[in-house]
Amino acid sequence: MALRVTATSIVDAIAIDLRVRLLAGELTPDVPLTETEVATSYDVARPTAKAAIEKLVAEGLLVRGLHKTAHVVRLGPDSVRDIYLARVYLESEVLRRLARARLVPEGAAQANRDIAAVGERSSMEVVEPDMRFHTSLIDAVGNERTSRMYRSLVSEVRLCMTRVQSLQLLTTALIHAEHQKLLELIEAGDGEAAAELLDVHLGRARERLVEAFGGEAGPEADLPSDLVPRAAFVR
Amino acid sequence: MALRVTATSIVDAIAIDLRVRLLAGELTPDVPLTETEVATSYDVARPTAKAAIEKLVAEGLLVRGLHKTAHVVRLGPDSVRDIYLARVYLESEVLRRLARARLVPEGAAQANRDIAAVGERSSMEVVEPDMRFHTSLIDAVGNERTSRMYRSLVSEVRLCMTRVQSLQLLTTALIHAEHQKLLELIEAGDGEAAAELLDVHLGRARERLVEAFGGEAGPEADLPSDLVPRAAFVR
DNA sequence: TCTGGCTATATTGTCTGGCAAGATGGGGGA
DNA sequence: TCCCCCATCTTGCCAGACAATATAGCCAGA
Repeated sequence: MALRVTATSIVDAIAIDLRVRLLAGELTPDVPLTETEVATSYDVARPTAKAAIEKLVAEGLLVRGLHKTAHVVRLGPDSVRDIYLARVYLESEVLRRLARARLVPEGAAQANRDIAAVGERSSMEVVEPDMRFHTSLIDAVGNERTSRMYRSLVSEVRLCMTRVQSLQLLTTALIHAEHQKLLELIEAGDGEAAAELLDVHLGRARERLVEAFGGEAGPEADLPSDLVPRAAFVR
Repeated sequence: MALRVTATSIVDAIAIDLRVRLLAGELTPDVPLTETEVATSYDVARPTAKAAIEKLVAEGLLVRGLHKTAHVVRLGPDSVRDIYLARVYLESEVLRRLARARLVPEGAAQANRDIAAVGERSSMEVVEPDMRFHTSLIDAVGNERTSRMYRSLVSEVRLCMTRVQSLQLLTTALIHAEHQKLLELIEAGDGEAAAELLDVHLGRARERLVEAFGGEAGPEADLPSDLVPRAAFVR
């Protein structure tokens, strides 16, 4: 196995830093992010700043049109639903596969222990181990592209979170308990039940978040009618 | 609903053209794709060509390291498996949801009729309606991000196909019959059976393709052991 | 008051030219 | 034979510039 190191260009470095600041909530959709502004603040030439911005545009974290100034993507209630449903689509099938192999990822178990350790004191500190729990499950199937796709969704979720800093979404205890139940169902080989529980688990978080974004609350997850017939016969 | 039009910059236009030529098999991993070469052939400045190349790198169709010349991504047997498994993960869950809603997308039915119309005369002509069948299923759930992710996978599949032009992968009749069965299972609301059939359907195509890429044939799809335990406990 | 068009400014798209740094391959010296 | 150095190619990044476009503000006219 060859040792792997990575060299990062200036463009990459700026893109990374912008991404961090973006996910930390330091950059908001309201403030325009001009090329010259980025260029001067990092003391680089404009084309360099431009390239960094376009990297983030390609990732979907920034948006911009032709001749328009880039800004952080503005996520609405519909986007939040879209993101969370995409998560469920990916993750529930992964749960079925893990259950079929009765494969409980150690990383996920550890992440859930970390969630318990956080306790109820901070609702935002639980985000990191929570995300780690879910990505551990995804990574456990060892599919590179699936992991990549999920990670991109996680980025968007974290972007949503920056907008609801203070909001108490769910109690830590509930999160921990449901995660534990998920792991147990995997170990028992009951993928169907695991998928259903995930639907409830993420569905509740989704609707809570949608509400926080000013959207009208959809069906609570107990009846899983996420398919809108309207979208059925379109190409 | 605002009317939507799109303006394309020169960079985008070049990226689009390169993508078409790439998926048509005109560009191969063997020939290096230098910036100046692209610049001169399209009669644009080097930065413009560079930007177009980096767009395709971001899409995963081209690869390049720092200070290295870009070239078409070289897909090996492992990549083929990775791509097809990712497809299955996404699509089988979509099938379950469609079955739950007993929602048979008209686009998919039409695509399968087109497959039947092609007949056995050309094994490559069936690729387009085949892809259309699967993307119609995905699009039917109306999830923007899921559709985007699947489309990216389809691009890679088509990239694989350029390397096995002459190979007879599967008979058109078999493809058509299994697609038909999938639609029937959706209509019957049997998502579990639909997911299993998809596993077999794509699994067979996958192993046939892996073989064509010089990989050793994995387990034929009748026993779905796609999870390698080795990848289980990694983070 | 409102509408329409004009203008000024800000910003981006693209080009030219250039230099430095890294990668690559070949030839000369040990 | 092996290793090191160098020429060459290619990319990373820069400076400066001009054109095209979006945006806002202003002014004149209805």
